[in-house]
Amino acid sequence: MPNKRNTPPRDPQLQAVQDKRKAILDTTLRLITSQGYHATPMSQIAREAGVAAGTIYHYFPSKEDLMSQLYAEVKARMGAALAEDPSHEMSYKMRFWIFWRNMYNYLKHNENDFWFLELFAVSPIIKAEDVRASARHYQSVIDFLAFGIQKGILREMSPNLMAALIDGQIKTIIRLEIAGHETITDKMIADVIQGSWDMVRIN
Amino acid sequence: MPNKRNTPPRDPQLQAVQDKRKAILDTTLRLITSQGYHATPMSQIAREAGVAAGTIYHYFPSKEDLMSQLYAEVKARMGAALAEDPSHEMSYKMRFWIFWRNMYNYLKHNENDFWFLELFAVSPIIKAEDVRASARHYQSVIDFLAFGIQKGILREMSPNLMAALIDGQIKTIIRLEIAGHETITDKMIADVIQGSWDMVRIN
Amino acid sequence: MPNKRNTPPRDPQLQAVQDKRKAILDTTLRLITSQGYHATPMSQIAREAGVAAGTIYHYFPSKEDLMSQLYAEVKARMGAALAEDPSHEMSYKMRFWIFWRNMYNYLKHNENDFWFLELFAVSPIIKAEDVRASARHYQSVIDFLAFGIQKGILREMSPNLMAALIDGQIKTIIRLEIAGHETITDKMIADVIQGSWDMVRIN
Amino acid sequence: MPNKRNTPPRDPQLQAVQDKRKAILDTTLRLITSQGYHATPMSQIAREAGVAAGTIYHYFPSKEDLMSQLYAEVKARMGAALAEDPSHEMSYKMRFWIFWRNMYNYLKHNENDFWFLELFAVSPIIKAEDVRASARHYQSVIDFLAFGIQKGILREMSPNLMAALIDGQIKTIIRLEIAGHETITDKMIADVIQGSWDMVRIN
DNA sequence: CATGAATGAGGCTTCATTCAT
DNA sequence: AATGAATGAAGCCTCATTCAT
Repeated sequence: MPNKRNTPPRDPQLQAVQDKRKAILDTTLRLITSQGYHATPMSQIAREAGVAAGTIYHYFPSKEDLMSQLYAEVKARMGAALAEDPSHEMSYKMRFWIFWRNMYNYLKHNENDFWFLELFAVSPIIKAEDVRASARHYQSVIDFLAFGIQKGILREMSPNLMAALIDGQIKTIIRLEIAGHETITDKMIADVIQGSWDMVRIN
Repeated sequence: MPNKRNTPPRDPQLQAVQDKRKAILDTTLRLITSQGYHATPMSQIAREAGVAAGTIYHYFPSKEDLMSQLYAEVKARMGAALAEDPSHEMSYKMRFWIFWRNMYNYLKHNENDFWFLELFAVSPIIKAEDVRASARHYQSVIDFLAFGIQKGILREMSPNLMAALIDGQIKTIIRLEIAGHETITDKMIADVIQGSWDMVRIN
Repeated sequence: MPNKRNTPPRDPQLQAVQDKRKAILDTTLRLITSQGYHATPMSQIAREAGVAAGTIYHYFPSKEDLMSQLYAEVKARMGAALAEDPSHEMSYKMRFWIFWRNMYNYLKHNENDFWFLELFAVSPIIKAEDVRASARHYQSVIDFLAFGIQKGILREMSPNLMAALIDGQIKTIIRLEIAGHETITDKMIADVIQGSWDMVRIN
Repeated sequence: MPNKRNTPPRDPQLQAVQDKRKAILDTTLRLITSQGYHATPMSQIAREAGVAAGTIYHYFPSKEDLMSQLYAEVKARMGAALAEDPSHEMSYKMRFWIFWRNMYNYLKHNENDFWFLELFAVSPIIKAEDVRASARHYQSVIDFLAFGIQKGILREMSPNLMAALIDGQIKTIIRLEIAGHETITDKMIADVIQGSWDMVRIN
């Protein structure tokens, strides 16, 4: 990796280390989403990441743990995309709309992340603990919804339930889009956001 | 199959055969949902179903095929639960409401079926072909939604998309309920159904 | 099997029994020669012979024994073809020639028998005992060679060795012919017979 | 490979690797020839070769491929023994004699190689491709025979057929010798070589 | 006699993980 | 830190044989 010379003068040792760790995580994400967990052996991850099999175990104690860490990274990544809270000067509905699109855009343009989350949302490999630990990345959305309820803009409903319902809608539409069973037009997206809004607002 | 009760007690041979096949399917469903696909060996299925390992292969050519057939059965089962279309004399909204509750009740009281569908909705093990083959069980719902749109009661939206969105909402709430992260009251259910209705109806 | 009515008025029961036994042996021969022993399951033999799996075990105690009996039958069959000793009035060389062609013709027109013998000549499944038991079918040839040696027509050489060498030559040419690596003309056959003769006769 | 003795004792790593591969091949040869293919499980090969079951799969992708590679090695080994062409100053007949004895000696003193070739000459496990690939090791013999024909010393006959016939004779006599059905004296060998010679030479 | 569902030992192979270098 | 050969438990599946009908 001689072409890394113009990166900031950080510990090149650490840099290399991080490169390898990242290569492993990226390769894992790619392979898991396309092949599934049980069809992706560590040896293949090693090969395609360009490291030795044993090397993976310097960074991750086990395959299961590799998944946990990857899950945490993906969740954090999406959380970051969501957190781009629009200006507070906009109307509440507009901010709702933008949150919704942020998440939609992120998942649509990061298919691997999307499928990985779909896969591991139901996998026994990801433990409740991992799920809980990642919840904090979505606090900004929960807060936003709680604020809407408090202001009397949204229905009286648990913000967690509300967030889950909206999350479900976004993922539903992306699933249809990716699976290709349905061609999704901009109008359809707008309809669904409007539907989401109608679902949660005070009528 | 409510018309099975008065069939004569025919062919105990066939009965035994069906019992074994059923025992395998039931055991598989139970184990897969609690342990996941790759953590459930055929040997365990055999043991807990009370048959020899080889016996499974009289009924199912491979583990993968066992999953396909189980998927088809579960889908058919849920389709049957849904198909109990309420009287046509009710208002459209009431019928919508009942469809919703039919599915909700079915999944809530058949947790294994629910988790199995969640698992295999995203598994590479279930092929697009299997999914397509099972779609026909839901035709009655699609028809119902299409009818609502045509009558000007529901928004102009693809009935498939609409069905997927509602399906997503029902599953979201059950997920929360089962995971126990959220205590779901009857009022919450009513709120969500109302939300679903608000999402799709002409405002 | 209603079309068996005009066979001699033998015990039709026995007839049916023999039919089944024969069907099993014939099917086994066909499958073994084309697939090999370990690639031919009893279940396939049963299916293609038109009997139930268990039925085979009424006629043959085990797969191994089925092979032994088939081996004995094939050996006897070829022995019978050989035994058509030409008239004693011919010259010795002519009789030699005819023995040679009898065997050649038999094997060439009964490819399955040929391959079966090739296969089981070296298989640990056929025991020395089986081989010994079948040797008697070739006594007429051994006697013929011994006679030639005694008369001073053939070299002083063990008749068994001599028979084995000739047998080897016939099988070699058929192997080349069947494998198709070499197109065998009548002249080549004649050459090889002449070679065989030159090999054993007093020069 | 007589020029191996003076190579330096390089790379003990590579040495160890080759040792393991060799141990597997040697053990396989020994077990297959005494038990047959389908009676020799990979687990036994591993145990008797002193490696773990999985280790075999580092060197050979499958049992079938292990056989192919072993076949190629044995063929090459025998080809090397044959290739020790006697001096060109000897008479043609003497050179013929020595070729014959080279092969005879090799097979007689390498019984396992002999049986392995006998076994796999007729096994569906060895594919035509493997056979073809190994043919080149025998080119020197074919050339020698072709030369004899061209010089008018041997009959007009396809050199391939001629080689196959001689090969058959050598194997026939070794089979008798090993099977122990016949005690083979030096005189008998000489008789058979003479017979071979009489078979192919111009009379 | 015949059937064929059922058995379960055992075969081939995979793969997460270790460890000597 | 990195390597990758080696391990061996465990998985899926086959198949000769049995036995209740």
